[in-house]
Amino acid sequence: MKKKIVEHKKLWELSPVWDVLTEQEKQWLDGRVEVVHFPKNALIHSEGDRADRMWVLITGKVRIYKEGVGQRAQIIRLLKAHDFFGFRAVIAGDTYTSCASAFEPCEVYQVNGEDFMTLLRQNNTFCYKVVQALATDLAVSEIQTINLTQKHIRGRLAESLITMRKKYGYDEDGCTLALYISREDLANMSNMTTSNAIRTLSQFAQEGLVSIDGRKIKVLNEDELKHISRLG
Amino acid sequence: MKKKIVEHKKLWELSPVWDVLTEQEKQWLDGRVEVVHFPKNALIHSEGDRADRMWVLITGKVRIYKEGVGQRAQIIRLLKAHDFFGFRAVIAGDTYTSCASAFEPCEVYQVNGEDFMTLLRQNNTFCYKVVQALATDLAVSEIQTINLTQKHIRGRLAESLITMRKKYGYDEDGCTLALYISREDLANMSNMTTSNAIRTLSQFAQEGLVSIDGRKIKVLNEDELKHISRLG
DNA sequence: TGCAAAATATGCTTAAAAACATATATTTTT
DNA sequence: AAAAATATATGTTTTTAAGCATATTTTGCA
Repeated sequence: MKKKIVEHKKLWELSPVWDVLTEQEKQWLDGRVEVVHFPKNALIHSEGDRADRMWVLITGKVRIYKEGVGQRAQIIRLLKAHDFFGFRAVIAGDTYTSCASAFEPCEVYQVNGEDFMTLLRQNNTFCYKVVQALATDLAVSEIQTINLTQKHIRGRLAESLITMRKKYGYDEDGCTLALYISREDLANMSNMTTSNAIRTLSQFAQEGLVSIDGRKIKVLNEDELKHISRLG
Repeated sequence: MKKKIVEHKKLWELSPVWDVLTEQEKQWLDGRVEVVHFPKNALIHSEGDRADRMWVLITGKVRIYKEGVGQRAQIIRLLKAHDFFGFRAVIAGDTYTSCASAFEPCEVYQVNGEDFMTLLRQNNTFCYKVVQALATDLAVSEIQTINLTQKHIRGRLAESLITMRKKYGYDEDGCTLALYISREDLANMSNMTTSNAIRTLSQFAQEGLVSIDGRKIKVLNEDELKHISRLG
């Protein structure tokens, strides 16, 4: 089978963060980045791997998760096209502290960690943009902590559905969540067992808040979901 | 009563992050920072306040916490002398997304938000140091999420005791935690009710893991606490 | 010093979520 | 297409932690 060659947008066309690089830096980087394909559910990086590269998502959807107590996974972030990831560990000179895997087939730019650090050190505007990205990620993480610890099951699940909608939006019909996600992944987002994700989603369906057809979830009453999420 | 004038170390003597500033920047900043005193339990900044300044802790201990569902507070970070805080929100151009208050009387350098941003934009090494600080904070926050969501009560409390020890160390006797903390604060660190913090700490005392004398907590068996923390 | 208020201690009850047990449906493999 | 594997659904039991009640102790303050 012949491999289809697809022309991708340049890295700096994907996001304003990369667009602040100088022409010279862009050309330099262009010769060094690699386009990599990951099939559905492929592992992109794993907790504990030496952090020697970072990625920019061209197309596809990615989950960032941590393996917790007794292998129980917690999804800590969702990524979509143009998001970049893996840089936190590169900056900290750490191993990755989380895993990244593909929700659906992905194309990514893979950037060498040293190259990223070189840009960070030499281009102040770029560094400044990265600081902002981290500042945002940190705020999200702290909110997440409260959501997962203080809300009850229904609140946590409602929160996850809204998070998915905000991140990926709806299909053309205007109400089917654009991420087809297993109940297990939904549980791993919402800090609950798979049983409880299944049960609680069924309840939401019975109450007319959503309708479910396998992994297709239609949101019928987002206001009420928001309400449930707020109350805990 | 005559106010005692205390000479403080210069801001850039406190931490390598600030020491990367140029001589010129140091002099400029020195003329603009303000030393502020906060008495015990004073609120330094509040969730929702416009983020127009950041702080560097000269002496004292600070708790960073978020008000969650139904006013229940969650302590998300502990700070000690030389730590800096409040800059995340300044960078994001946000309001503060958490509260900061003094565990004990504190002296801080108060830095104007615009001044901080000026330094961030003009000094790449400084920006780079701040990126690293954020990268560390983010990793800690994500670990915290797992600790608080997946561990059981005993594991969470043991974790908090170890966190306190790592951050503030022991008194001269080599085993009394150097932070005198109320059971309520301990509960707010560990995502549990005050009742359960009291009860579980008592259990630890009965099991000989710690000894308690009011708010003085002696750690008698740190290895076992670590073990309990790991198991969940 | 003594009183009031706050914090700590402890027992009991209730509610929430996990764990377990099956059954059924869906998807993947053969 | 059939079989196997996986995912979803739903009921039941058990565990965990919250909620509540009430002493008791400690602390702050007049």
